[in-house]
Amino acid sequence: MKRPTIADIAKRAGVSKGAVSYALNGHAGVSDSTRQRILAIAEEIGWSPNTAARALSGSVAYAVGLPLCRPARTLGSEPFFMELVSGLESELSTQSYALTMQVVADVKAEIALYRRWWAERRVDGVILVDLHVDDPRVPVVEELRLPAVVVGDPRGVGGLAGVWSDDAGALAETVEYLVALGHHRIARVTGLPDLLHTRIRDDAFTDICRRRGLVEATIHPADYTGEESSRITRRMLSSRCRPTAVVYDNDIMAVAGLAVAQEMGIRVPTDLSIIAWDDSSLCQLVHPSLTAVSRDIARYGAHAAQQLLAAIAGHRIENFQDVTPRLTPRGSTAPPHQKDDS
Amino acid sequence: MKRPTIADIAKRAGVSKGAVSYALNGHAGVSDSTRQRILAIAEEIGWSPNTAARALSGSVAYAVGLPLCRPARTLGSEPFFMELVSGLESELSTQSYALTMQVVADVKAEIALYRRWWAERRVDGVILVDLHVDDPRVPVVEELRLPAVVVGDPRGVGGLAGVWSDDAGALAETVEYLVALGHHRIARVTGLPDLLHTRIRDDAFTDICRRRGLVEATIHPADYTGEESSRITRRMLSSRCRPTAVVYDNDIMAVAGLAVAQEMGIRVPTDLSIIAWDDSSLCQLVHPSLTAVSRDIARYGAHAAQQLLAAIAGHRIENFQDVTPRLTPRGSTAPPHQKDDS
DNA sequence: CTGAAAGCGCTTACAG
DNA sequence: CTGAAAGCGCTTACAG
Repeated sequence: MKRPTIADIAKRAGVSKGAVSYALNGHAGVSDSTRQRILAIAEEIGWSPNTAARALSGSVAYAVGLPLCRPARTLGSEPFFMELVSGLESELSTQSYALTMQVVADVKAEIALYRRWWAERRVDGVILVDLHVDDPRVPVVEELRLPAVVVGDPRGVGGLAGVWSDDAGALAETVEYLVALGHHRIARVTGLPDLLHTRIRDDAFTDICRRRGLVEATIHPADYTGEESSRITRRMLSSRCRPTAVVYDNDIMAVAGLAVAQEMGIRVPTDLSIIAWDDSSLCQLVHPSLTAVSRDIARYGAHAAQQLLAAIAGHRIENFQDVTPRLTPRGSTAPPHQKDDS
Repeated sequence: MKRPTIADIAKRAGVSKGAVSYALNGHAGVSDSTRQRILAIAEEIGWSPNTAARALSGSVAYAVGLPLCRPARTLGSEPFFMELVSGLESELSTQSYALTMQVVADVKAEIALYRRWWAERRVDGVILVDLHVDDPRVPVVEELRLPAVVVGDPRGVGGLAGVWSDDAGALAETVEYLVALGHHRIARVTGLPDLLHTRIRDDAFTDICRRRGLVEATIHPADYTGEESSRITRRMLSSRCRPTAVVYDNDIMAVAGLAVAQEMGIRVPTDLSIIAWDDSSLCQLVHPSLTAVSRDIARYGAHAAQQLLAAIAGHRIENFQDVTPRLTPRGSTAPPHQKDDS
């Protein structure tokens, strides 16, 4: 039951272990015929590299780390992470890199995790998500000189490289669309306010609303959960001068908002238009189906992995802009029923 | 920038590397005072073990593997995996075990992955999910003598240990509840028919329906997606003698079914009762909120991790039955509006 | 182009 | 209770 090692191959082939290593790794130093013979033997006896030995001598872990800084329930209901993971994985597996995930309680624990991973040589690089404004993780990762890619906007990534998309542009397009439909009273229900991308979308929203003269536009900070969205939507729709369109920062909140509207007898889209950010299959399951800002998260993941592998290989990497999220109109948006009197 | 090793500690403490190793691992072989001194020095110079070195000499990888055998979109929309991952992680991290995930295309690829992981000594054990009837993965993992825990029913786990819950009992309870409400025409829309737990729930459904004399009960094979559920539900609700209650095998399908009913002008719960299996936050977001069969998936994960760590430590492990999923009645179930004429 | 050897940082029998 | 040494399976200068 003992696994074959390069020593076994060397013995069989009648060469040194070094030669086997060179042959197996495609390095110069062995003749073509020897290389072929070695490869054939390795294949035949079912050899595969012992990762630990490789890691110990080559100081490469062949693994990449992704900390998960959210509670179990949120992780489960947010399609984001799993789609990101699939995308990361699709690239990493082509190079036999493993993806190591670990749940952490907060940013402090996440920082400790980076230090530990680095100290243990557990990972060759890391993926950072959910960047905060002035995120303390960035300087730590830089200081450790740990190869890293941020899935997020270049603003705030410091010296690290970000894989990002133009959220601001997508949000502007969304508001323009609502304006074109005739909406003036537009509300935005946000994700966690501390997150950098929330800030960026807030700014974009404020900016476009000012440019279009939408003086009644409002921003409502929330936290991605359906509960909070329900609460906020209920209050919003109960107000004297309720919005005719709401843009939610994820699909869960949009679905919750839709449910509140239905519960209050407010017709969607006749009385209220709803738009979701992130277009999981959920958006097409509810009735009416939700107009959504779509993006290919798995693809972000794939790009992030490519960048990270390049960084690990010693290349300098730059920010990478992925395609801009695009608006996918469905049944939840329409011109407002009553003319705005603003 | 070089990381401290046990050799550094040994030099500082004036002892051998062996002594340091014993002290650090809590083994006998060093005096208490020496141990304290060594621990203090390790702490002071910020030592942490090099995982690769540990793995190479101790032949322990300090990692556990979880293959993901579903496409990206499904992974994203199914809360199951992420909740399972959080649960696994919560236990693994207490023992500094990492969780390694890899996406695979099919069962064949998954089997190859087990062989590779084992050959590379990448993981010390694995978690199997989504067991099929006569699952070919089981004999392979057994043959490799790879410590493993199946998240699933003991039937079909062969010599492996399963962490499971009484799905059959939960399903029977669900049907009994519907019968008590006065339903006779009950339909079940299933997950993938090849999965073992689908089969088990099917059998339980058939059994309880026969015992209760529900001759018009029907089973409709589906695949967990909203699309398929919509199609099936639409056909079902268009039939002459449509069911008055439908039990779906996950929450996504239940939400899709609800949307179809609404689109067809069929009132829920007045004209149709709907029950979801698995109770993610989704069930409380839609209107009406969905009656659901709830279970704590993160907890399954935690238990599975505990079992697996025990197996890795060399203990014999047995099947572990977790709490039975429980019915959580909400707004989507009620007595049928019209008396059944059956 | 090839071989012999040192070394990566640990663990663990084996002597004292 | 403690120390010196071998070994885990690779990679990589360094000589030939």
